[in-house]
Amino acid sequence: MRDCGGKGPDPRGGERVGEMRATIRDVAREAGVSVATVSRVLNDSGPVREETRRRIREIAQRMRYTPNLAAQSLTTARTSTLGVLLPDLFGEFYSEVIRGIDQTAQQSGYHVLVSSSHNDRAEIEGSLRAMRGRVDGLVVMSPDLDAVSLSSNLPERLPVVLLNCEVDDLSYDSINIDNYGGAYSMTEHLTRMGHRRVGLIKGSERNLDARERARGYRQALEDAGVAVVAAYEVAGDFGDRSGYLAAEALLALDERPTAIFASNDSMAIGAISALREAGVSVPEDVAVVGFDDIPIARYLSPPLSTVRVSISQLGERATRKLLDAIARKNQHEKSQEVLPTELVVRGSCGAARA
Amino acid sequence: MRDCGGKGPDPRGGERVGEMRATIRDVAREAGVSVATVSRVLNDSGPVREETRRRIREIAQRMRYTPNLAAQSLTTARTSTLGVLLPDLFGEFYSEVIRGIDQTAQQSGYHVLVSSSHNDRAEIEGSLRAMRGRVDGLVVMSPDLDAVSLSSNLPERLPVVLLNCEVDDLSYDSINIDNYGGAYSMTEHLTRMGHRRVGLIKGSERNLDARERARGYRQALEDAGVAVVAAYEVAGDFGDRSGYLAAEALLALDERPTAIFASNDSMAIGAISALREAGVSVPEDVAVVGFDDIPIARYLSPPLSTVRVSISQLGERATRKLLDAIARKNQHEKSQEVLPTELVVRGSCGAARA
DNA sequence: TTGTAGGCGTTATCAG
DNA sequence: CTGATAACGCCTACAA
Repeated sequence: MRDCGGKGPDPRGGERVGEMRATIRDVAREAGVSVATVSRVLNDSGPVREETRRRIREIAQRMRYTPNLAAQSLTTARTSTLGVLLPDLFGEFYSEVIRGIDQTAQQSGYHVLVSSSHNDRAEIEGSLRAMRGRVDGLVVMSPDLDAVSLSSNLPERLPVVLLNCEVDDLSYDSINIDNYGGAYSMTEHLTRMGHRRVGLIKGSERNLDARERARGYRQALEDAGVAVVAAYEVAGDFGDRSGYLAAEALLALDERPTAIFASNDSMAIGAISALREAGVSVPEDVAVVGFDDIPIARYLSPPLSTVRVSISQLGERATRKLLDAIARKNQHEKSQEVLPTELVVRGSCGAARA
Repeated sequence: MRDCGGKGPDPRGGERVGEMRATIRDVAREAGVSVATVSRVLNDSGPVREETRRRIREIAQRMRYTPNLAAQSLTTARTSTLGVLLPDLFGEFYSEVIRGIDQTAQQSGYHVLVSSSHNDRAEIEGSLRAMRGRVDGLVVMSPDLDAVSLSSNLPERLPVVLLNCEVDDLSYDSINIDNYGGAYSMTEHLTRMGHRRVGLIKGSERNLDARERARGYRQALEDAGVAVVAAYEVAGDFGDRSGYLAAEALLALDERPTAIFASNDSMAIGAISALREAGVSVPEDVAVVGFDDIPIARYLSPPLSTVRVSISQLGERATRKLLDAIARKNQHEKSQEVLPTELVVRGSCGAARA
């Protein structure tokens, strides 16, 4: 009677075409022990005689046994996988973030499931649901997401870390770049050098980083007693081309600015290109600065003054936070971190020669 | 007797702390049908009365039911996940590749598991093994991998597509960039413009792309009747800084080259920076060209002449190939593709003004 | 120290 | 058309 499942067709026959992967049962049979013992050895759970232990290890290796992770995660309810949700995968920025995340995850034996190219909320919500059950935790980086659509599309207890999101809900762990502070000190640097007409090339209005940087710029001007004039703020979208166009617009003004603050390095590069074509020299005629400190910034001519952000560190910190949340089963005090930035003065703002 | 498993503790009790996700059984119970019927409805497998079908759909939605993917993949032996193995995640290049892969994968309902930062073979082999059972197929991009260590660390029948790998084993699907051809036509362009002393900033000797580009450079020189001189080939590593240093070295030569071919755009940028600092003007004194056509190339001053590679297309093609291999259970003729490149002439080689 | 067997959530194969 | 139930591969009480 104990053989209550023995009536169907016998699946043990070797009729499969290719080699099937060895299962824990194969290893057990080969070693002349039960699957329980093998499992105990492989997971270091429970006591096993030393000799048996060695023998099983040896056999498992020889048979190239690797546990079936689907089965494993079915019983343990863990997947050893971290999900990463990204808005769009352009440029060097995201590649750095992923690198930071992946490295940290790997160190702790986790895998990284990436999902990118989400521009509207519907897409994000879809991916959020698709991640369900596939991951033990989530790093979400999305300007367009609010707390409501987040919580309503996520399993209750799934740990989440928000990266550069606008959700100011204190019940989520989050990490943000100090965009405001960075933009503030860069603008301050410019005013201290005597610039009173400082143009700003903005990022997309939808983008939180962009808005925060603009805010820092305005506040710094105000604090320096410089009027904030709308005409000096030109739209951009973080792409090189938009920086080019924006610079052209600024040059066309009656009172052309003496300095241009591009909200990121890519746009600064576009701007410099436009200035050069217009016969305006940098930094003599117009100073140009950026934000991010992408690797090539220092090799531009003139070398670009900018605000440094440690992007891969951003990913690393987020991952550590997430792993911690997982370990504590999400039953912990959530916290909001802000990653500092650093002013990098090179030649393009005209100060390095001083 | 059919109830051979009913003696253990009843796990149906709602003693769990948090809300557990609804299972197919919950839906079945709620709808007053069997799990089989629910499964049939959700997978469109087998016939179900239309009314029942609608009711089940409605209930499943209301209960926010999503199938447990671990269970699903345990029974179906499919994971709906594609693995991507990358050597190292620096720069814009990989971010583009991932984007191409992810987009294509998503369209077909697949997820992407990324594993990066592998520099030596041991690391790669480890990741290869770790991917086992988690993915339905693999995109591998690794200069350091040979066919042997590949096949010996991979399940026999797992579909694999090689990206820019050196494995010339015809039993693998592969896609490569036409590095040789691109470098050839760029060098040819230079010689046609009259350059006889063309310096080359090489990439790492370990990197296949780098070696192929060097090969194209040499062949083009030969075919143009220009002697290939070793002193004009300087080492680099694809990083901006190495381009800077290499250019310094080239400038120090007795007979300095009149043109410099950097094996990628990053190094070209570094080189231009070095030339400018040395008071050498580009392209008047020395022409400089690159390879890749990264987005900012056109915004440099002068705009960089380079060889265009459609990187995201590379990822897309690889993914399509992989999905195809999966659909055909890897029982198909493997094929090797070469992605063409395109010469992009801008200002830095001095030809645009002609 | 070791073995037995139930259960994780699905799918799929049978009978009805 | 629908229901019962054997796998899938693993972990883990509970027994021995």
